[in-house]
Amino acid sequence: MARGLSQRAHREVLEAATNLFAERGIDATSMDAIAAASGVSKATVYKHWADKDALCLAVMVHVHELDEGPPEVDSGDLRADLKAYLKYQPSPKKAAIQKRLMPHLIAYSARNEEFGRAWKTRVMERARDSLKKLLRRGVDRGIFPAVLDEELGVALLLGPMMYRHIFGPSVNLEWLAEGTVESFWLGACAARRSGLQTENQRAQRRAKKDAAEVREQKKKIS
Amino acid sequence: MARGLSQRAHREVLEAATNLFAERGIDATSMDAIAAASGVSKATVYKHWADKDALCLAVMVHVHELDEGPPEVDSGDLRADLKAYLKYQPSPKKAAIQKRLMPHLIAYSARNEEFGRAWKTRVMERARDSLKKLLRRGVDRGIFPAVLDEELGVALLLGPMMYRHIFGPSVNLEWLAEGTVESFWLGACAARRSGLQTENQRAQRRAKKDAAEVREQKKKIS
DNA sequence: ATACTAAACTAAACCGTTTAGTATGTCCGC
DNA sequence: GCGGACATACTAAACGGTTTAGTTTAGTAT
Repeated sequence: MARGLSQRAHREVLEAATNLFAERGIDATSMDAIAAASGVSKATVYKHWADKDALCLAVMVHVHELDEGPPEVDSGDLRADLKAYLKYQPSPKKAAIQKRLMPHLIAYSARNEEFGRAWKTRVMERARDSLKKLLRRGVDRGIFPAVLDEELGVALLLGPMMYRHIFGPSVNLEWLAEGTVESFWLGACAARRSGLQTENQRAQRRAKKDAAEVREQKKKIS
Repeated sequence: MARGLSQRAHREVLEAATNLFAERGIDATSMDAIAAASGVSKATVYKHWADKDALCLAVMVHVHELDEGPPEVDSGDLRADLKAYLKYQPSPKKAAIQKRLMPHLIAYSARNEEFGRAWKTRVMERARDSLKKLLRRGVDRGIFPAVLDEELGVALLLGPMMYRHIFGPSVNLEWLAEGTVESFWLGACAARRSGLQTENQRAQRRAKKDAAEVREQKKKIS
C-alpha cells in the first residue's frame, strides 16, 4: 500500500468551503473557487468527495461538530440552567459563521430533500434532546406538570430564539432568553397548578388506549 | 404612440416565476425556464425587467401583496383571537407557495443585504403590528400585566410558529398554536399576579426617566 | 410605431474528468 | 537498518459538455 488521503488537504478544503458557503451562499460558490481558496487542486477535492453535494454535507457535519453544544450542567437551579442553555453561543467567531451559514443551509435543505432530512435530524435532534432532558428534569422534580408535552416545550423555548436568529438580531439575546424561560416557567407552573392537559396529550392518551385495545384484540385472536 | 407593455405578459411572468422559485429555488430557476413556463418570450421578459434581480424583487413584492394577512377580529375572547391569529393560513394553495418560498427568501435576504432589510421589515412588521395590537388589547383589559413587553410577547408567540415552519412541519399547526397561546396566557397571567417586571422593561423605564431628565435640563437652559 | 415571438447567438460560468507530471509514503530485498 | 521499487496522492492545466444571463435579429401582430 501507499499513502493515505492527506489530512491537511481535507481540513483545508472544509475550512475554505465553510467560509465561502457562509459568505456567498452554497449555489454561488463553485468548486473551482473552493479549490482555489483552499490551495488544494480541484482533482484532489474530487478525490476526497464524490461531488458537490457530498462536500456540502461534509461541511455541514464539520460545522456542526465544531459546535460542541451547550454544556449540560445541573446546578440545581433548573431555571438558570434553561436560561444558560438558550443563551449559549459557541464562540465569537464560530457563532458568526454559523449565523451566516444557517440561511443557506435552510434554503439548500428546502431544495435537496435528502440533505434536508439529514441536516435537520443531525443538527436539531441534539438541541431537542438536550432540551427535552432539561424538561424531564423539571417534571421529575415536580416543578412542571407531569403531562408537560416535550415537543411543545421545545418549540416554546427554541422558537423565540430562532425567531431572533433570523429576524431580529436587534433584540438582545440574553434578555430574550431570560424572558422566554421566565414566561415558559410561569406558564408551566400555572399549568401544573390547574392540572392542565393539552390537546396533544389527550390525543396521545387516546392513541395509547387504542393501541392497547388493538393488542388486546390480537391476543384474543392468537 | 403605440401599444403599452402587456399587462397579461407581466402578470403571467410573475405567476410563473413565483411558482418556479417556490418549487426549485431562485438560483436553480433560469430565465429561460420562467419564459417558457409563462408562455412569454425571453426578450419580452427583459423588456419588463432589467435583470433577474429586478424580477426577483418584483416576485417578492407580488407574493407579499397576495397575502392579505390574518383578519383582525375581536370576538371578545382574546385567547381565541390569539389562537386564530397564529393558526391563520392564507389559503390552501397560497400557503403552500409561501411556505416553499420562505426558505429561499431567507437565503436570498442573507446574500442581498438591502433586499433583506426591506423584506424583513415589510413582511415582519405587519405580523408584529397585528400581534402587538392584540397584546395591547389584553393589557387594556387587565388580562395581561401592564408591564408586558410587546417585543418579547411577539417573539414568544411567533417564534414557535416559525420553528414549526422551518423544522417541524410534522407538528400539527393547530395544536402548536393552541399550546403556544395557552402557555403564553398562563405565563402572562401569572406574571400579572406576581407583578413581574422584565429586564427590558426596567431598562426602558430607566431610559424614559433619563430622557425626562434631559428634557428637564434643556428646559432650564432655554 | 412598437410590443410581441421565435430562435439563434455570445460570452462566461459551472461541474466533473482527464492527462501529464511530481511528490511522498510503504514495502521488500539486502 | 537501508535503498531502491512501487503505488498512489498530489498539482496544474486543460477540456467537454451543459447551463446560464442577457442580446440580437428577423418577422408578426396590434
